[in-house]
Amino acid sequence: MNTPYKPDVVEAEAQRHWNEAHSFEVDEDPDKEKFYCLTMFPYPSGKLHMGHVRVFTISDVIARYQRMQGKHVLQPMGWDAFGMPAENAAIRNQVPPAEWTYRNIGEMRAQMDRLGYAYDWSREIATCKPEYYRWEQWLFTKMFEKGLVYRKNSVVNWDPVDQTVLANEQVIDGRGWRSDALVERREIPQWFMKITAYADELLEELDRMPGWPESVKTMQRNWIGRSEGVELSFEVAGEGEPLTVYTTRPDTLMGVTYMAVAAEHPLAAKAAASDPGIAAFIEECQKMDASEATLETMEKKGMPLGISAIHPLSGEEVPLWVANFVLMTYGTGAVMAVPGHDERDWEFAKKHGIEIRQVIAPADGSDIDIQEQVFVEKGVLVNSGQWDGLDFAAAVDAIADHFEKTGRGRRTVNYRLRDWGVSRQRYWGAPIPIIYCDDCDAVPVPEDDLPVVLPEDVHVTGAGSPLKDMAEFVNVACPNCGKNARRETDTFDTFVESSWYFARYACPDSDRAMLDERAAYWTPVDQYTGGIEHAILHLLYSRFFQRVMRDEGLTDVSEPFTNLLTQGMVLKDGAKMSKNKGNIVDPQELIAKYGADTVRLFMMFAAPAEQSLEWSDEGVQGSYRFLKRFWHAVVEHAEAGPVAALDASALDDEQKALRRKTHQTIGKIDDDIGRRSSFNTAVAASMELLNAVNRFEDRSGQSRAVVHEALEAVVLMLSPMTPHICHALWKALGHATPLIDQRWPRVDESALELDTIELVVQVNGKLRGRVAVPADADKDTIEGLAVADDNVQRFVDGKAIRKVIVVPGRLVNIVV
RNA sequence: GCCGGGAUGGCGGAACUGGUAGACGCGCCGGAUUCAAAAUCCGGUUCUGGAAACAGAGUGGGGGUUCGAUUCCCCCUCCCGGCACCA
Repeated sequence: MNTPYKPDVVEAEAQRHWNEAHSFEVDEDPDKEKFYCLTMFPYPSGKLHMGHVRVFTISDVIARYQRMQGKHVLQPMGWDAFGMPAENAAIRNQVPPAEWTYRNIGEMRAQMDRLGYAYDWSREIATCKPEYYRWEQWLFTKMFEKGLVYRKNSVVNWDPVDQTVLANEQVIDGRGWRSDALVERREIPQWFMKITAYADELLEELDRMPGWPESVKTMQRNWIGRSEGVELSFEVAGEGEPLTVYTTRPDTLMGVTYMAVAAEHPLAAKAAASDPGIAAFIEECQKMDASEATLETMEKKGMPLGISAIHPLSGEEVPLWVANFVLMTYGTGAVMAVPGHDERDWEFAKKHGIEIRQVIAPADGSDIDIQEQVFVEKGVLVNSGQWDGLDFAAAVDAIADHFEKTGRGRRTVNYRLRDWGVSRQRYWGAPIPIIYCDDCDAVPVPEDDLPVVLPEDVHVTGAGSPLKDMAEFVNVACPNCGKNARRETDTFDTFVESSWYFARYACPDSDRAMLDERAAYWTPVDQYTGGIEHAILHLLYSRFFQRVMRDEGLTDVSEPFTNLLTQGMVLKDGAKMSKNKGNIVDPQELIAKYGADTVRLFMMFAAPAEQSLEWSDEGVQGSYRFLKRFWHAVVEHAEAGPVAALDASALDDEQKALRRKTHQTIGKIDDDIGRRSSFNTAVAASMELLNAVNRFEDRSGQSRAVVHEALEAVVLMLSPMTPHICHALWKALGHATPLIDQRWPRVDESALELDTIELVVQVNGKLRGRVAVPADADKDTIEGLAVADDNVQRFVDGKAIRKVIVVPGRLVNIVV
C-alpha cells in the first residue's frame, strides 16, 4: 500500500520550500525577459471571499506558467486600503478606520499565504500609508501647476437629516440609507482632474491594444463617446445672453419646436422668481439622486417658462421649457428639441401637445406619418426651405457653413466623457493637498511639506468628516503669504490610489520619487487580471494617470496594461455570493477540509475564466477525488522502482498511442494556457491524459518508460494550478531539483505522426458513417472509400450524386 | 433608458477559423469490493422509438444565408455587469 495523499502536509512542505528559497522575490535583471503579472488589488474587507480566490488563482496560474516559459516573473500584492466600509465599521463598532483596516489586512494576508500564491511580498503596498499617498498628493500639485486640475461646483447627494453627503450606493429609492430621508441634489465646490484633455489619445490608442478584450474596448469607446456636431446660439426674447446648445443633428434644425433648460439654469431661476408653480417644479427636480440611471429611467417632466427663443434660421419664436431630463452639469445645461426626429423629444411633445414637425424624409422615398411614428434615421431634408433635398452629410455641411459665416455657431467635437471629480467629503481617504487662504485662494501644499498626513486617531460619527473639527489639522499658515489659512478637509476618491499602484510596485520603497528607474524595467504590466465591473472607470482612470505620469517625465510608458483578462463572478444558486442572500461559501473552511490545491483546481476547472462560475460542493469533491487519483497513480508508479530510458523506435502500437496522447496534450495545454487563457479545458486535458495512463495496463519495459513520460508531463502541466501536490510528486518521481525551477515540457513532433486517420461521412449534411483512410490519401481515394461504406450506400443508392465535399482531415459530405 | 456580455443534457461546461453537438467533471443507474457503510474500482448515461443495428428530434424563441450553422446575418425574450460618490 502506498503513501496516502495528505494535502495539509504536502502544502506546508511546498510552502516552506518556497519561503526558504525566496522563490518569488525578484530583482531587475536586464539579461532576462521580464513578465509582470498583476491582479487588481483587493479592498481589505476582513475575509477572503470566493471571488478573491478565483481572481488570485487565475493570475497565479499565469504567473507560474510564464515562469516555466523561462520569463523573469513579478507578481506583487497589496491593499486598496481607503474607502467607505472602514468608516461604516467605525460608526458601528467604535473602532478607528485605520485600526480596523490594518487588522483586516493581517487576516487576509494569512488566508492568502495558505493558498500558496507566488507573490513577492517584499513589495507589499497599502494605499492608506503616507509613504504611498504622498506621491499622489505630489502628482496632484504638479497637475495643479499645469492646469490639469481645477475647482468647480458640482452635484452631490445630500441627506438633509444626517447632514451628510451620500454615495450613490447609499441612496435607496431616492432616500438616505440610514435616515430614510428624501435625498436632495446639492451643489458644492469640488476638485476635478482634466481627463478630457486626454480624451482623443485614450480613444485612439484603443485601436492599438490587441491584448484587451473587444468588449472592454467597445465599452470604453462608447464611454468616451466622441461625436462631431455643431454648437449654435439661439437668441432669447428679452435677454441679452443667447442660449447655446450642442447637436449632432443640425440637419433637423428646422424641426425645432421647443427648447429645454435644466432646473438649475439661470433662465429657469429667473422665471421661477415670478411664478410659484415653476419654483415648486424646480424644487421637485432637485429632490432626485444624481445618477444617470435614475435620470434616464424616471418619468420625463417639464413646464413652460413663458419665455421664447428665436429660431436662428426661421426667426420663429419657439417656447422655452424647464425639464428634469436636462442636467446643468452636462454640456451647456440647455438642449434644442426636435420631436419629429428624436425619440425622447417626440414622447415629450405628444404628452404636452407641442407641435411635431417633419423635416427629414426616408431616403428610399417611402411615406411616413410623423404624428404617429417618430423617425430618427438619417434621410433627406423636407420642409427646410433652401436646404430641401439635401442628404444628411450635405445638410450638416451647408448648415454648419451658414452658422460659421454668420458667427452664430461652429463645428465642434464633443465627448460624453466628463472630467473626473476627485473630491470626497469623507474622512478615510488621502487628504487633498490644498490650503485655502483669504488672500491667495487655493494654494497647493509645497513639495517639502508633503505628505499631508491623515490623522489616524479619530472618532467617526457618520455626520460629516471628523477632520473638520480637528483644529490642529485644519488651521495652517498659507504657504504663499504666511497668513492664517485653512486646510482642505475633503479627501481623494479612492480610484486615485488605484490609478497608479501598479507602477509603484516596481519601486515601493522609493522615497525620492514617485517612480524611479526600476519602473522602466518592470512596467507596463504584461498581464492584468480583474473583474469585468472595472471595465470602464478603474481601467480608464489608470490609463489617464499613466499618461499624466508620462508627461511628468516619470516613465516612457503610455498604456499601463498590455494584456487584460476580465474574470466572471462566483455565483451560488444563480446569484452573486453575499451576506444579504446568505449564500456565502467560506474559502477557509474548504481549504481546511480539502486543501488549497483542491480549491484552486476547482476554481480553474468549473468554468471559463471570463464567465461566471456556479459554485458546487459536489464539484469540489470531484476535484479532490481527481487529485487523490493523480497522487496514487504517480506514487504507485514511482514506488514500482527504476524506469528504463525511453526508446521511441522500439515502441509497439499501444505504446505509440499513449506517447502520441502525451505529446498532443502538451501542445494543447500549452496553447490553452498560453494563448487562450482557457484553464478549464487545460485541466480537462490533464484529466484525459491521466485517464489514458490509468487505462494502460502493460507495466513492463518500454511501457513503464512511456507511462513515466506521461506522468511527468501531467505533473509539470498541472503545477501552475495545483503547485503543492505537483511539488511533492515531482520529488517522488526522483528529481533532486525542485519543480518550481523546471521548464514547461516540449512537444516531440515525431510522436504525433499517424498512418491512418478516421473521416466522418455525411450524406446531405447528416452523419451516416465513418471511414479509415491513409493519412496521405488523395481526394478521389477518399471519395471512393466514403461512397463504399455500407450505411452510406443505404442513403446514396439509386440517387444521383450532385456534389462531394471533402474537408481534409475532417469529413466527406455527399450531396444527393 | 443607454452601453457591454450571456443562454448548449438532470447540473457545471466542451466543440478555438462555418465541418462528428455533448470532451472533462458532477449527479444518477448498474456491478465489484465489504458483515455493513464510507472510501475506492469497473460499466452505462441528450431525448423519443428499438433487444440491437439504426432512425427521428435537439444548442433560449422566430426568421435568413450555406452542401453544412452552437458558430455568420436580422428580429425577439430572459438573466448578468456598468452608468461617473460601492470597490
